[in-house]
Amino acid sequence: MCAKTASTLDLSAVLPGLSIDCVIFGFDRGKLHVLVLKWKNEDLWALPGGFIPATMDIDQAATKILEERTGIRLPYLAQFHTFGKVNRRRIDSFLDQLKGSVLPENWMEEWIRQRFVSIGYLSLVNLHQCRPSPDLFSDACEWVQVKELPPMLFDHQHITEKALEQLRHQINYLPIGLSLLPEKFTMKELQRLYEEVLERKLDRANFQKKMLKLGFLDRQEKQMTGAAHKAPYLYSFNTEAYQELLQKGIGYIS
Amino acid sequence: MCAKTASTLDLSAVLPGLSIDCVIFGFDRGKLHVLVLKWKNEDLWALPGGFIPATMDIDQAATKILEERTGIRLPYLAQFHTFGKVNRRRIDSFLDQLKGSVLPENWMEEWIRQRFVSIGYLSLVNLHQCRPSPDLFSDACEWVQVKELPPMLFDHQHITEKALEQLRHQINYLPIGLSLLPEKFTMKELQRLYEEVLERKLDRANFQKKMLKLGFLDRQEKQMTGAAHKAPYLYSFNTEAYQELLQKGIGYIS
DNA sequence: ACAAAAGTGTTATCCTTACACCCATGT
DNA sequence: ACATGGGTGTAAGGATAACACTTTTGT
Repeated sequence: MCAKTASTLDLSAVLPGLSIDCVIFGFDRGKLHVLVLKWKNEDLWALPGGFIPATMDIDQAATKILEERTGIRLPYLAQFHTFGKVNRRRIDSFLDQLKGSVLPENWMEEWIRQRFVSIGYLSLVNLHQCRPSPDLFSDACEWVQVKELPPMLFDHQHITEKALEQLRHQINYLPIGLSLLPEKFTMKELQRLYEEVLERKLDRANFQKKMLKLGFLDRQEKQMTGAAHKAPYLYSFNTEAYQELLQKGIGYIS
Repeated sequence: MCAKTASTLDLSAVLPGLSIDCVIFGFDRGKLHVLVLKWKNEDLWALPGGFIPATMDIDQAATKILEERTGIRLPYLAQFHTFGKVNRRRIDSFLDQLKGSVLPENWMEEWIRQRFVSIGYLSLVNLHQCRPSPDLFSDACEWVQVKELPPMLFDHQHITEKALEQLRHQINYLPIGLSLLPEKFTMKELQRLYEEVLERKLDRANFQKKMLKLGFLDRQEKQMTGAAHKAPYLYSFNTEAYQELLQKGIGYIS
């Protein structure tokens, strides 16, 4: 709503030739998801992105852009890479695809044809705690599985892959999960998250011991699932311990 | 020479509001160094940086900029962060400092006052194998110790610190040294490099065992130093093993 | 002979890995 | 009772950390 009113672009008030694209990961039913927007009246999906107001730091701009385009407000987005190949937007095939579709009235073709360098931002959220809603240029805002990405605008597939690579790297030296999992979760769910990101199976017993030893999990009551087996414990993140590990890392050279 | 002739800037042929800054590290006598340029007629030092030709990928542009400004040609520069705070250049105090100094004739004040976002690139070189030479806008191009940085332009000190942070991070999961050390070197020198980057002392015996176990070092003949003690072995990098470790990393989550 | 620094060895401790075992639960 | 999956245990092997010992060299 209030976010939406700002959507009319004043092209003189944003930095020329620069954009921001956000890769937002969520986790549900054992699968990693990414948040994507569907271009109005087209079968074309895109990462939530936009332009940088001339008076805003790029980090602030990322937060604002994400909120305007999806309704999700995140306090912290992390920059992970800047994409600057000359032909990263494959602009001709893009304009072809758009034939017959409406662009915002002040997006003159000249302006949109120019070269753009895009700064990639990454964040993780609990996809059950946010209601993404599409903006004026989009008619859908959805979580799609990382393994089943639809055809995407420009190099957005490549950007998504780079973000995944970054995530896969980070999981080796930082704790993960606080912003992805619900408040309470089972060890199995946490393990599934790790397996999904690392793309390999982990040993159940050893995973449990490792995580508990890291000391950022608080054990809660058991969860009666109604399934024909022992009920698993629930866990929650110990926020102080978690934050501390975020600072100093999990494991490093000796 | 040929690099230098290109130094006359055609402002219409570069991307507006975007720049690249390079942090080049070298290692000598047990100290980490950074390559900096001295602004013509000013006591102001800056990282080698410049603008992005409209027809070049940003990675190529980084290579070109570094070569034009310092004479050093590096095949690979790695992007590490993009700097985009609104006031990162503190432009007023910058113009004050420049009073009485010559800017390239077509750098109208208007143009230089605009906001710039800068992409940081990082590389490591053997500082004995390159002869840095200043370009037309600079009257010196020197290696300075990381611990003794001179006052620097804009946020270049911050950029340098970020690069160092990146390097300090990388040393934990990637081999280091191939491009920093001479062809043959002692274990002590390699250890000094690690200590300098990590900013802490390491145990001599354990360091030796660890490095040898990683298997990217080839032992060469001994080096007679003329000093009053046992002569150390020389080592060289086994390029294949080294490259392989660069790919798959040294140590990760299990 | 001695100091200095290099190379190697020793030990306790910890972590990793691959399993095995028992336990709680619903059918 | 039994299958299913959860929690914990164990033993072998490897890595780490601290420090001791031996070797080579020039003075």
